[in-house]
Amino acid sequence: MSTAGERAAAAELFFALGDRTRLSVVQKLGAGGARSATALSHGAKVSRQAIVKHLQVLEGAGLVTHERRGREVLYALEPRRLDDARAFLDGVSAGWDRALARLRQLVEEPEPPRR
Amino acid sequence: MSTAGERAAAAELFFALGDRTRLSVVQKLGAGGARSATALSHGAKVSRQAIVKHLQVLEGAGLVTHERRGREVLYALEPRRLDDARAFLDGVSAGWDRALARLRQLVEEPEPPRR
DNA sequence: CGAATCCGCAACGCTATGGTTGCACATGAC
DNA sequence: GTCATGTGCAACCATAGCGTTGCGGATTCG
Repeated sequence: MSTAGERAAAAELFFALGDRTRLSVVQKLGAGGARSATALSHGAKVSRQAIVKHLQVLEGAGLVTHERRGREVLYALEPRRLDDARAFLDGVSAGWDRALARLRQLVEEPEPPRR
Repeated sequence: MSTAGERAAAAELFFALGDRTRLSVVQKLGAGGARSATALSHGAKVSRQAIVKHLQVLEGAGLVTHERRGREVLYALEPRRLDDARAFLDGVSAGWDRALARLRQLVEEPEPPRR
């Protein structure tokens, strides 16, 4: 089977990415390196606590790790999980391409081998 | 700016993918070509109506299109949107790589140009 | 025609999600 | 020591998400 809890993991991944605020956080972390929750909340339209919750969701999905640094906590992107997401999409696309190829075969072969 | 409503679109995309049932539908459509809602609901653990709602979400995100075919409605995958999702992930990864490169630069250059 | 499918709409319930606020606890700066 | 900053915990609220059921309207098949 190509999919059991594997799909659940992917769903969690995409779910974590499926929110404007969280996507914004991911982009900031991707572009600027590790930062604290309060730092991330400065540009944002929501409170620090909201950002913290989002960071926890992202960490739950494995997209982010945290590290205590003195009195502040730095969050950093985990780019390998992004690769996982891409791999999943690649899988679906590949399946689609194969399906198309099969269709084309059927069309371009007017006389399938009889008996 | 690299991101305004562009991020919102990406969020909608990922949101649509961020659900087990919907991911399952996407995989089925990807692997087997176009199918009707009822056909899709046969293997699933939820009702046909649930599947229909999910298909509407997927269509709202541009991941799926529908076409009336006699008395049934066929849903098909729109793989270009998958590419969009991948492009977004690529962008974040690229930013991260640049950030790492900058860090390395700073480390490997013990004496930054004084004055 | 009648029967069997398949779709579309609407009402409803439950839970999770995203967000807020308030306050107590560490830790670093002065 | 004192003050400022940053974090952590908890309660709470509103709404959107996911799922169900029930029923009426098309459309194909016999």
